[in-house]
Amino acid sequence: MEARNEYRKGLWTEEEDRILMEYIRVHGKGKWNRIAKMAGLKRCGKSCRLRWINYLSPSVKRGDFSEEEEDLIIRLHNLIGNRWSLIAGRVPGRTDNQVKNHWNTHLSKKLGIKKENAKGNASLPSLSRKLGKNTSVPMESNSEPPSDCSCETGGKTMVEDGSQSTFKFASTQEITENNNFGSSLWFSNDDLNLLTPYLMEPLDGYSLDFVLDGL
DNA sequence: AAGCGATCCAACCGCAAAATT
DNA sequence: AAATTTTGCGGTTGGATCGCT
Repeated sequence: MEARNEYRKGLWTEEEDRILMEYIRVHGKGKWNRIAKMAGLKRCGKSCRLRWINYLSPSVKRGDFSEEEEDLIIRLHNLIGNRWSLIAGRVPGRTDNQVKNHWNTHLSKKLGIKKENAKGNASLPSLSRKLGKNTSVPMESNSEPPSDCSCETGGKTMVEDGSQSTFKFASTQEITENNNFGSSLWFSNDDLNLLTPYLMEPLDGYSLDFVLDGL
């Protein structure tokens, strides 16, 4: 039970950050609701967890996204849709919130994707459900991609070809110039297609297995 | 310098799954 | 086995900042 107004909201102060970090340094993370109570923070557990994961954790990388990171995000998004935590799990040092924000504010614009009502977003609806919700990989465990992966730009990206079950490969630039792919289905509803080898190619070394590794 | 709309991003919310009791 | 609590996800919001007039 949470009493009304028991917890603070809004931006975190330096003092709150200090208290949270000190508590985690001594006791470790997890049991977020307990942290909030025991450390004397007037923040709910959810807020503490989010603050740690998105900002205070030493594994969080700050600063602008590199071209390599952007390219990787674009390709992964093209493959699996708005699975931000899954995408973030493959972009070392970036959190799902960072990736989501960057996509919404920069990449979707860059690619000319109109922001749609997310609930009606057609990107991979059935696959998303199949993957389940709990598909994240903890930040601490994904700091390095597999050795055989490459992040070079200029790779191919898969887009729907117009027919129900065939796809062509397009460069990121082609997609940028193609202002309408955000409004179309990017994948066939037949999820089995995603498991076929040729669909792995667009990631230039990242396979769906790699993306889904650790599920 | 001031006003104001646009942009960006940290943080919140609701929900569902997983874990615990 | 059921109820409760905790954790995690994705969408959304609100306030700080930017940039233009």
